[in-house]
Amino acid sequence: MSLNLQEKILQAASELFYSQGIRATGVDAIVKAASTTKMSLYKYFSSKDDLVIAFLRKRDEDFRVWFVDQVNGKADTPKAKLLAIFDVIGEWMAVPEFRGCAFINAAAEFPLEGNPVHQVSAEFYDHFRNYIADLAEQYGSKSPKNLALQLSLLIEGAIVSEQMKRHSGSAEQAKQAALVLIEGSLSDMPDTSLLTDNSEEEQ
Amino acid sequence: MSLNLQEKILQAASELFYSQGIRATGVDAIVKAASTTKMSLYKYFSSKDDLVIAFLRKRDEDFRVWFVDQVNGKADTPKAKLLAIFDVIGEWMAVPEFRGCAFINAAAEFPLEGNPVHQVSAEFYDHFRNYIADLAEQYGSKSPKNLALQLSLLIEGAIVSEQMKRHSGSAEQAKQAALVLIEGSLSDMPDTSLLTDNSEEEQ
DNA sequence: ATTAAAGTATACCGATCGGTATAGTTACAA
DNA sequence: TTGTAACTATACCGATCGGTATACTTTAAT
Repeated sequence: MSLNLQEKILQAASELFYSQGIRATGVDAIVKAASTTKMSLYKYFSSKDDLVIAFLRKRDEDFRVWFVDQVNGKADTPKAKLLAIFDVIGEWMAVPEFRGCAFINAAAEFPLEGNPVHQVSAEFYDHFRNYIADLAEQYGSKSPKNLALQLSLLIEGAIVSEQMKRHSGSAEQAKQAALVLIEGSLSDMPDTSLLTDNSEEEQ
Repeated sequence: MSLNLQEKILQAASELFYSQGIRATGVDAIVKAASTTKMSLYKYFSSKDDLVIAFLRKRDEDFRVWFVDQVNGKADTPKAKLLAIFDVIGEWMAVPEFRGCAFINAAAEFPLEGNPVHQVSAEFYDHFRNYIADLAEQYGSKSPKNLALQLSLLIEGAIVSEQMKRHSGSAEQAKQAALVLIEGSLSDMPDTSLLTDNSEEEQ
């Protein structure tokens, strides 16, 4: 509830970074939004880059905690959870403040792989995919990591699709596709040997 | 081959916009890369925004022409073309200059839907999806637009995934998922009634 | 009451931003 | 040869960028 100054600055910065973009947000705007001064900002964060990293790290943690909570609140079984992911994504997309994925956006604004901002963003999806892979394994997928990657492609695609054009039904379509992939990934499915593949053959 | 000054400026700007980001690229850098002066730049483009729009419009046209050519060179039947899309994407991702999708990146840098840059970026995926939907219809999909949207989600997801972490096999996984979705979308498939669904029921 | 820390206020720094004004070149057509 | 259009060179504009210096005020513990 009551935020100390450092948290207040970070929160103001986070909202601006996410809603306007990182490069588009100047420190003066952050300072004004947090009702403080540059001197205080630079007391807690050594540079704007520092603040950007802090924003992404906190967002990583907060978002994943919130997300797992949401999924667990909607479903009990691994399969149901895998599907519920798309409902949570769909609801998240529907809020008017939605501006896409902060990490995808950050990686787009800082395109070089070596950039720290880019790297922290990449870590988020590592974590996220591991979460999906765990569910896929509990579910009994014959190749949980492959299924997790495929589902995460649908999720990321749905997010950027919705970011480009709102309310185009990306989450619902992604869920329908996910259902097909999930059921097709069960170990004891009949005659799916030609549909899925655990190797990386060339066409 | 021989570019006039306007084209030269646009090309220099395009390379910088794509490789470094739009906001990160100043007009001075563009002018230097094109070996010209600001005066000439502002003779052909009324503002930087103007140049950004020109960049995206040209990229839209060029990329789609190139892409359709590549696909047609790899496959003949509609189904094979739908799958070849993922091979082309995979090869495109492999080039070292790859920095993700210029339109996704632009939409991330200019997050507001009303922004002209955002809108032009959104148009690209409209065109792209229409192309896929045409193929899906020729293929005989029971719901070409749904299949097209699902495949485009896989494609966009693969692109941003590869942008975040290179060489993680996104294109191959996307292709495998696509194969399942494509075959499951055929009108006359046996016992797929529980796998695919043309309505939008809630879980 | 004294002190130290936290925070504010404000002015400033050099650099860069997008964009323009003015003058000087080059090249080519009439 | 004169004019004209394309292009260059350079200096400049106000605004904003990220970041700092200095001085002042509040708060709370000793």
